[in-house]
Amino acid sequence: MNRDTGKHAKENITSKREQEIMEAAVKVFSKKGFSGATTREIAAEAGVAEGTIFRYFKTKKDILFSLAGPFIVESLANVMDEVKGETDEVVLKAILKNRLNLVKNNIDLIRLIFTEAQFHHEIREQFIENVAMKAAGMLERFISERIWEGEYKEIKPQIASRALVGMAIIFVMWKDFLMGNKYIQFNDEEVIDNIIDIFLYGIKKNRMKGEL
Amino acid sequence: MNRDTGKHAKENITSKREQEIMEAAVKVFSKKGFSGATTREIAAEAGVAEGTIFRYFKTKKDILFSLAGPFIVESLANVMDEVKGETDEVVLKAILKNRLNLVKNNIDLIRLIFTEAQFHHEIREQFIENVAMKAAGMLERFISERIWEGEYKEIKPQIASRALVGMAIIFVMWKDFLMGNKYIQFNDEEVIDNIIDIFLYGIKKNRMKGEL
DNA sequence: ATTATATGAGTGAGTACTCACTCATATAAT
DNA sequence: ATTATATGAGTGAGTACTCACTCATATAAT
Repeated sequence: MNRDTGKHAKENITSKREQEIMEAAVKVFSKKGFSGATTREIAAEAGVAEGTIFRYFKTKKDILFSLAGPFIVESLANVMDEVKGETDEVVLKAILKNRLNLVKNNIDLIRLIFTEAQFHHEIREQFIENVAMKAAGMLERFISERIWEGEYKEIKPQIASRALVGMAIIFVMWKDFLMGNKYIQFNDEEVIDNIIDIFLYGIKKNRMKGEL
Repeated sequence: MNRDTGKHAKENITSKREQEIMEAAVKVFSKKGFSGATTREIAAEAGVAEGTIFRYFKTKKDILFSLAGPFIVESLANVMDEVKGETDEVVLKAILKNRLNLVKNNIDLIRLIFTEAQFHHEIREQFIENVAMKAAGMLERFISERIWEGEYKEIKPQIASRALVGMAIIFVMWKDFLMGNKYIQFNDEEVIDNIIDIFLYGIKKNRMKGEL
């Protein structure tokens, strides 16, 4: 993800202080939710006085929006280049692995945005346009091509891509949900391999695997 | 789901008033989140005085817990009976359809519980034990059997079942997320059919479908 | 049948406390 | 010396929760 925080597209430079406050805010909002968090806590976490927060952000809500606003999906271009010419299996695995890492590295912020998207339509709309639609589009195009080439079944690419994303997401959610819990965890590599296997050899017309 | 609300296993009868307050609470909590909701709003929504709430619930938190506590997954036994002897395809579709309806009918409460599970470990633990584990176990057993019989690939049943659930969940989340949005919706029937198709003919060793 | 007494669900004004935001003052940077 | 930045005590609107009181209904007394 590419974090970059000029409040309203203007002054795009974020000072060190501003960054510190934003990082503290992610922590506190994640832990208590936006409404449950207090500006006093955020200030303490950031190591500044409460008043300082309001020098950088007009309102508490503005802090939240500054976090959610510039949440842009990092390009997959590099990854895609690296696996150019490889089998679908390799390509899809590379994509999933890359996205999963992205999610892992930003899990708090992502969870926060998802949660608060329920209550703030600005965040919801931002997220749908900047993240969901773009990310979905990428996979959709990949799948559309293979359908066109007659390699995949005639399924709606939107449904297929979402199914794949769904399989991946649930493992993140599950893991995150169980944090510090006694229940079983899985090895990421194994999970990705299995997901791709289920996905591909269900959608591929010419099977070359799992034929017994 | 089976809602049944005696606070602590004792007096299991909930008066009409209590029910009214609880229903109002689901609405207000759903819309504003637990912290963002006020007891005044809940009272207004329920059509009672603020004081009345505290005659039935000791604290605001107790209202939330009374909602999340008795959230028990309705048995699938009936559905399973109806499709006894049918193909996997039919059985799995019946299960998914049934669960999907359950979710649809309780979407507000479910979203609420998911959200607040982040902030209240009591809810999180309750949910994991009463819902997640039981629901997952059911599918896992189904899949384990087929693996044992040599009908499915040697995949960890926990991974397989979660993958299936993931595919289903994302469509609910997506739909819920986009509520009143311009983007495309899908037909439930079609989605379920596609999900099962992807799942089954990816996991089944003896293919009989999609062979071109 | 009529009247007196008791009950307890329901009320809403009041209380103690919280929290986002302000502003006069101090400190640091130029 | 002037300007920019930071501070944190202070403010007032709001909030969870309390409690003295009401009043419709049930029960007992006549």
